[in-house]
Amino acid sequence: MGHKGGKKGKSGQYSTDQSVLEGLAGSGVPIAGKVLDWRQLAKLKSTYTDALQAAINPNTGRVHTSYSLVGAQTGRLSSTDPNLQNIPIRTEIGREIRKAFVAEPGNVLLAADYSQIELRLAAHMADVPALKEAFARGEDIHARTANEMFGHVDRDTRARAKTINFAILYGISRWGLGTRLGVPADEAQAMIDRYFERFPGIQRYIHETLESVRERGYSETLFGRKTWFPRIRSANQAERAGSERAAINAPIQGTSADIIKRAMARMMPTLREAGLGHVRMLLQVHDELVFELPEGDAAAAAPIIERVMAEAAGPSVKLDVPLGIEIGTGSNWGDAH
DNA sequence: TATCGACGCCAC
DNA sequence: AAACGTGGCGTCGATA
Repeated sequence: MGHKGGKKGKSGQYSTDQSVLEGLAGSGVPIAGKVLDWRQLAKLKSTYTDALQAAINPNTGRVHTSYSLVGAQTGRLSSTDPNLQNIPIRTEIGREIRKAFVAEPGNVLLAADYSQIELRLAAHMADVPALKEAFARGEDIHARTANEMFGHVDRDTRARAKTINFAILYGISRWGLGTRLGVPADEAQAMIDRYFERFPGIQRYIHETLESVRERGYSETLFGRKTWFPRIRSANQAERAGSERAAINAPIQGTSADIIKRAMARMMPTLREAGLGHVRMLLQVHDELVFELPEGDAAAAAPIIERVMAEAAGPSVKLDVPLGIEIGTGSNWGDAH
């Protein structure tokens, strides 16, 4: 259509994905925004509105997922038929889908989330004083990062700091961070250098993790569960780099997965001891557990659920940071957040 | 009719 | 040229 294309794609075709269309929309191409709007609604209808109603079990009147305990390399669960671990929440219209998950009359849904668990685990595992201190004080971690890196906190620096924090967890690269922040790779590299300077444990963690994986072939979670990386010494640069990023992430994501599994294993026995054996644990969404229970039991159950989750690393692992839990209730899943 | 790869997008 | 981790699943077109 006369617009110069930014290449992409392994088939050589021009990409029309979200980032490309957002760029065009920002350059005054009206149809780009229209396509994005249409795509969002088409996605919500086909993947959620239509598919979830078709998945209702006629015997129970409910949607039942299947969990795989070996679905993810890192030890996370995966969910299929239907996947209930990717129900929309970020946009207002998407959140309407989540609100369609409702409790039975007289009951509520209770959602309990680990707050920033992977960043907390990174602070512990990499032994980063500034991050551990921030979590101990209950500070806004992205704001703290912004202040450390840029010397002040505003909307923009906090957003950048949040992106950088996530990039660290995922195995950072100057190109990936540059793309995300919309800056050249050398500027992204300068930010990475700055991050390592302010949080020196991170660079050490990355270095030691990679050295260990190259030597032994696997990484370990805090509980000793291994993930193997057979391509960590590949001669293929892209393959090797991909393995390195996964190897940096696996101990963090994997430890988080271990912790919530421990919480799940202890949850119902602990609730039963408190006379709350009728509480139903419905869903796990990586750092979140969803329960259904009589409205009148929520006040009694919430602190027990919180304690089981907060203490789930112990006694075998003693963390230097507290595990924060956010709990909400509502007549539907959307309002429980 | 079933399966696969590419593309795109939802979640954490 | 170049996407930073873990997944599942929709549509489309090609193929069996």
